[in-house]
Amino acid sequence: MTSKPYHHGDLHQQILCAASALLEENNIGSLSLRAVAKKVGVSHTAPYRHFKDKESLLAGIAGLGFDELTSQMKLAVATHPSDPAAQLQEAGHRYVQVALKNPQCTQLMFGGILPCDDTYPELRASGDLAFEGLKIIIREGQVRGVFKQGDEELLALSAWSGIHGLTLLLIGGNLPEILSINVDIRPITTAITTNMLDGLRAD
Amino acid sequence: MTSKPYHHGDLHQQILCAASALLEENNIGSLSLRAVAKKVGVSHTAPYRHFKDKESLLAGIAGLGFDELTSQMKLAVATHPSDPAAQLQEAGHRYVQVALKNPQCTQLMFGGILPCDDTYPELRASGDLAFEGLKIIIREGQVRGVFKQGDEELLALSAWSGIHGLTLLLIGGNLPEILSINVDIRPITTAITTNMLDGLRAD
DNA sequence: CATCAATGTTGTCAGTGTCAACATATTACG
DNA sequence: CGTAATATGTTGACACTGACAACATTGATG
Repeated sequence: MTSKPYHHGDLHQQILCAASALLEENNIGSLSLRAVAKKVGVSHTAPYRHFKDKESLLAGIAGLGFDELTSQMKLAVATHPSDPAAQLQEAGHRYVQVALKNPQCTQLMFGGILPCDDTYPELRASGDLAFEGLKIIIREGQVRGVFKQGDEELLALSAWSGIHGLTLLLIGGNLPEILSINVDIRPITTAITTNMLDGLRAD
Repeated sequence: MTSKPYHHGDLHQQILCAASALLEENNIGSLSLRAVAKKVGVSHTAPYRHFKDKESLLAGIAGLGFDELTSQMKLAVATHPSDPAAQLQEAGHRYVQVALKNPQCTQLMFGGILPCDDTYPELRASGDLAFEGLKIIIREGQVRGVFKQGDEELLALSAWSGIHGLTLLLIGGNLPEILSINVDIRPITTAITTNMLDGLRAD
């Protein structure tokens, strides 16, 4: 699609990059296309040659976020070969870490700003891929007899829900101060994923 | 604060109500103060006599959402007296139901649109109250020996995370179609909360 | 009844997303 | 090599939005 740049040098990428940066600097509501264009040093309509509209640019940013998440899920698996329980805890920890590093992007990915339907098929595909990473862990755990039997999809959703909920509560600032981002969150994530594992373990 | 209305009859309430309705009709990005004013039948700056700015109005809407959540948590407790496990499942189910009924409001409550700091102390208080409802269930479960011992705050967070994550994934449209809103979600919430309980249960 | 604060309106402004028309650079093709 | 076509970037414009100031009106207070 963006094979070789003409005037500016890969503007498509630079817009995505600048937009991601600006997104994290302020909150999502105050991200303006014009500010992005100014940051890259082009006119205020130049982005329209690369993105249909603002929402489309946001979808691009969210896509990058899902890709990062997927990659971290794969790393979690690789870090603890043949130990699904450890993989799951590692995945949970990395999930939280990614979100803490890019809270605004995370909100964009899951905050219902982008349409749920198939307006952006590529985006949905990226999201499904991240979920797929979790399902692989669950499946392996079931095969090895570490996790309880049952609908793999449901067990994966169960695990995902726990991690996801913790993550969004953390970055959303909805937790009492004792549990907030400002404290060391490692014991928190460990406690949560441990409880989660207790719920998944085979009898 | 809004003791007796002067001209219009409790405009403060009507704006909140109209804004909530418009919020759910479209997504959150396309809610405009002017549209709210038009819907109520006042000029486009009338809302500024009742809300400092747009964000302040949004905070008001979110507050109503938290109040509803708190009320549902209390109902969940009342529905299954002296059965913390059932209370927790009931709470989870109601949590999801409230969110499905007001998805946009839920995103507003947790989507990081509003500042996390103490700009709106009343809002934070409402949110903490909902969390408090969960903690009561956990505490009762521990006292009765149904739930495992440990930091009550952490256990409550664990439970909340699971329910919260499921809820946001559902309304965010981030789940594969097999698990989406379109199917009957009762078995899903039951499966999740059951796994959760397995993780909380005392040995 | 007079005063004043609370409430609502009109007018205005800067900022935003988006489109159309135009300008320029790169590629494709004879 | 040169010209046409296309991809890319710019300028100008428009409607819409949040927000403010100045003004108008209503109700309460004395």
